[in-house]
Amino acid sequence: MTKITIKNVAEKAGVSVTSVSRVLNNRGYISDDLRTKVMEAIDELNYTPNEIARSFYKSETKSVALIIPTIQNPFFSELAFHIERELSKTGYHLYIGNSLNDSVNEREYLKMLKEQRVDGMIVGSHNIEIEEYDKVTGNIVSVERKINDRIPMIESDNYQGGKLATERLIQQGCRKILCISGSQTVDSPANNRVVAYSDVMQENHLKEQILEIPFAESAAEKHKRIQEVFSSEIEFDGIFVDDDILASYAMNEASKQNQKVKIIGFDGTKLMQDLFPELITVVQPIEEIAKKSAEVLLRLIKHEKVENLYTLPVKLNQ
Amino acid sequence: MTKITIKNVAEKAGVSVTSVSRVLNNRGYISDDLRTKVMEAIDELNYTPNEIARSFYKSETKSVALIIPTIQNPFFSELAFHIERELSKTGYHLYIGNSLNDSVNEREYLKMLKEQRVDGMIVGSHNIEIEEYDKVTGNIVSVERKINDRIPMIESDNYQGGKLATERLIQQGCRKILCISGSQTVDSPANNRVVAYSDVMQENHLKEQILEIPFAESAAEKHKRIQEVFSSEIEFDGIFVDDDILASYAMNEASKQNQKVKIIGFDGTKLMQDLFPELITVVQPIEEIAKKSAEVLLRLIKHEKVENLYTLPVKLNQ
DNA sequence: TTGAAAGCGCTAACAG
DNA sequence: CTGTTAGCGCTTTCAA
Repeated sequence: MTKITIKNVAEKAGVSVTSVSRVLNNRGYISDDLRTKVMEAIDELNYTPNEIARSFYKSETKSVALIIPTIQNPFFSELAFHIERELSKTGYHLYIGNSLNDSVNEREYLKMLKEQRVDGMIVGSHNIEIEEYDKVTGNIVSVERKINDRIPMIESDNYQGGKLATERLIQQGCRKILCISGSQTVDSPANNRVVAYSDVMQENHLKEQILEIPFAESAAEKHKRIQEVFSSEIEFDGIFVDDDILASYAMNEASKQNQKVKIIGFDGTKLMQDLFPELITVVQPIEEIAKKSAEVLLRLIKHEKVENLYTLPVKLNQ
Repeated sequence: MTKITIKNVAEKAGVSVTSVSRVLNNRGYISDDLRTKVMEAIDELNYTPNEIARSFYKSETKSVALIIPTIQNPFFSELAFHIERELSKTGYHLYIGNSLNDSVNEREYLKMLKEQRVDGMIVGSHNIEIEEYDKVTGNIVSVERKINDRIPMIESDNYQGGKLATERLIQQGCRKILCISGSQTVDSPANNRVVAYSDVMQENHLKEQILEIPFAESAAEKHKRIQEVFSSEIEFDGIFVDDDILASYAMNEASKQNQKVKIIGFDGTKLMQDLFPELITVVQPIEEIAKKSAEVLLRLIKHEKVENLYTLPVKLNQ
């Protein structure tokens, strides 16, 4: 079972490889007769062009990589889904890299660009120093992190999200609102969710209470941290949680303890909205983020002009 | 910013490209002096070999594709995660294809094999006629579907899962057990979950009640179907549900209606166990399925001997 | 221990 | 309209 190449097709059809190539790519002048002969040979031999040879010649792979912390997180799986579907429309294929927030892994994936395995990269995992990116050449789009002026960023309007959530809680009568968020140490636009919370609380002369539960902690630890909140002496009648999964933990805990507390989450993945229809949450436009990321990357690849920043609107689901 | 090639390195180091290649691949005899010169040139030029050129020469891409219905489903995202992590250990990269259970998409992804874009493929989406696969050459591993004798299958012990679940419900005192499952029309080993349910019910002289809710239906429709079950005249004191997401709908509905009913689900993804700690479910060994799929595919690629079928054990989580 | 040269499969000048 | 040929970047004979 040896591989069929364009040469075999040319021989079979009794023409040159160039002519076969012309038929394949529909380029230049080809007579109907020649085309027919070639098509027949292709059919008979069940030939498909070797895409790696094409990629090699054209220095263009029609592949893109998406680097995220883990595809197991519903936010990233929804993002990945829409990016893949969008790219597939133009014949692009998508690699997935789970960095697990480890810079070693992240660097490994980033190498794919330099190795010319991919035409571009969407990075949604951010564990490499900004400076390292300055040395990297190649088409990159960043999701939710400003890397440098050369790399466009797609984000949702985090500040607006935090504002909507906090204002809604206040409007629902909450006065002691706890804010639970991922670690604020990393420089991420997601921090603006908490900034907005603080601003709104201050405007309303309410006391801020912020609790950080690092994103990287295990599920078991997070459950424990949430339980501790409920059994501590912290007083609250509302919680704004940075993340729907944590929000669901909090909802469960509140109902277990029979404690009345309004909760608003963040992300609004289809899955979480589906599993917890009663959860009020700030919905990020994940599909739009995905499509915009793909679109901007494809524009970069085609050397078309792109903006430096795309901020997409959020809303409450209820 | 023109691309640096092996030729530039050779010129800079004052040696032949062969020697550079030898250093890169650590093959053949190279003097320390030559090695040093080459290494220096590589460093100075910040050179990385073009992997597409390598792939092309070696007819080996170090890439694999995974085809699934949708990465948005927690089962498949967990599967994909572990497959990617496993493959990365040997320098392989993973493409993801979301077929959406559309045979057109599936065929498109399958083409990547013939185009020689990938060294192999793991198929977890099954919407193409078995006969079509007979014509496909290339390394394929199937997850949860027998395709043909040439394509190894990895599955979990579905029958045992159905048995464990049904027996547990009976043991918990249920006598009117409803079984809710995906459509049984497709030929899938998952059907054995229901077969086992039937067998156990018959052994215990209990009446079988089976309800099919096709996998492909929308979330909203599924919610509705579950609600209908609870408001219908069907009597049940226990439900065995084919799928944790549906099981969670049923749990929610039961609690809303304040109806006492034991529920056992299926899949046991980390995410669903985490979100619904109280849900009893049949845990598929997803990580093992993933690792085995990757391992078997890599063996196929290396022309090593593999089994035809791998059935992995399941268990109840509680 | 090193280098020259062929060739992987394809596309694109360039010639006819 | 069609064919000859060079060359994409790399690895690997083969020869020195």
